[in-house]
Amino acid sequence: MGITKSQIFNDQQNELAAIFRVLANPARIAILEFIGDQQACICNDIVDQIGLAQPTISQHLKELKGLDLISGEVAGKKLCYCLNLDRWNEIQDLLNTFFNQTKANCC
Amino acid sequence: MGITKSQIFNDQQNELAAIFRVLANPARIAILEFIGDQQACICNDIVDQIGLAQPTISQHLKELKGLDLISGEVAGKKLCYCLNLDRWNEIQDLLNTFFNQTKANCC
DNA sequence: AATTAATATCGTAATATTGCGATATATAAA
DNA sequence: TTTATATATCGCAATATTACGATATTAATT
Repeated sequence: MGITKSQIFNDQQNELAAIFRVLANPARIAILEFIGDQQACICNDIVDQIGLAQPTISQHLKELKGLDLISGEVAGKKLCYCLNLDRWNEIQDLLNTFFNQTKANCC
Repeated sequence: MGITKSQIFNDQQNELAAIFRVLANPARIAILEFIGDQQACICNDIVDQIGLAQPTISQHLKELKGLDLISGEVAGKKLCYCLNLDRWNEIQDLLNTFFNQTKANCC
């Protein structure tokens, strides 16, 4: 992101920006949609599905895990990634609060 | 953003990512909140308020205008930026659709 | 224990973003 | 028409992001 001066912004502004940053990538959108579509999900399927190299997918999954948006359960040799629904709803609420509050007083 | 392979994703995924990208910066969040708070808004006030240099603010405003999230009206020597409410609601709907659809089938 | 399969980490090249000083542009005021 | 004020654009340095090959790690299978 270059040199963002996060010190001069408040926690809510930095947190929102951090959430948006993780979502600001079509591969991660695609991964989330793919995980959402499956009942359960296996990482190697994601690699086949998305069309990016395995290390790249792994890195994207790490970013999504960093936001606690998904969690991976070990299933033998494989990993079963799932959408973390509580966090998903929490973030949706955060974004809606931002959208609603910002437009509330507006001209 | 480095070399994002947008060709391999669909329009909806790229559009969502582009929207999130513009929002993924605390200065732009702060600008939107500030514009939302005012009844009307003048750019120079934004510079005073946010604490970044004038060219930097100008660039951020350009990004927000690029998404059609705000629009600026010439008011004499000054520019009066306002939230574009229709677009604001449209984007809020897009994001909610993404959140709702993604979690719909999920485990 | 060796092998195989799935995933993570490291290092690096290519590109994008952020922020700002210098400067251009545009408009009102003098 | 000169000056002052507000905003935009250019060019650059610092840093972040994306993608991937090579390699490490982990866990089941043989």
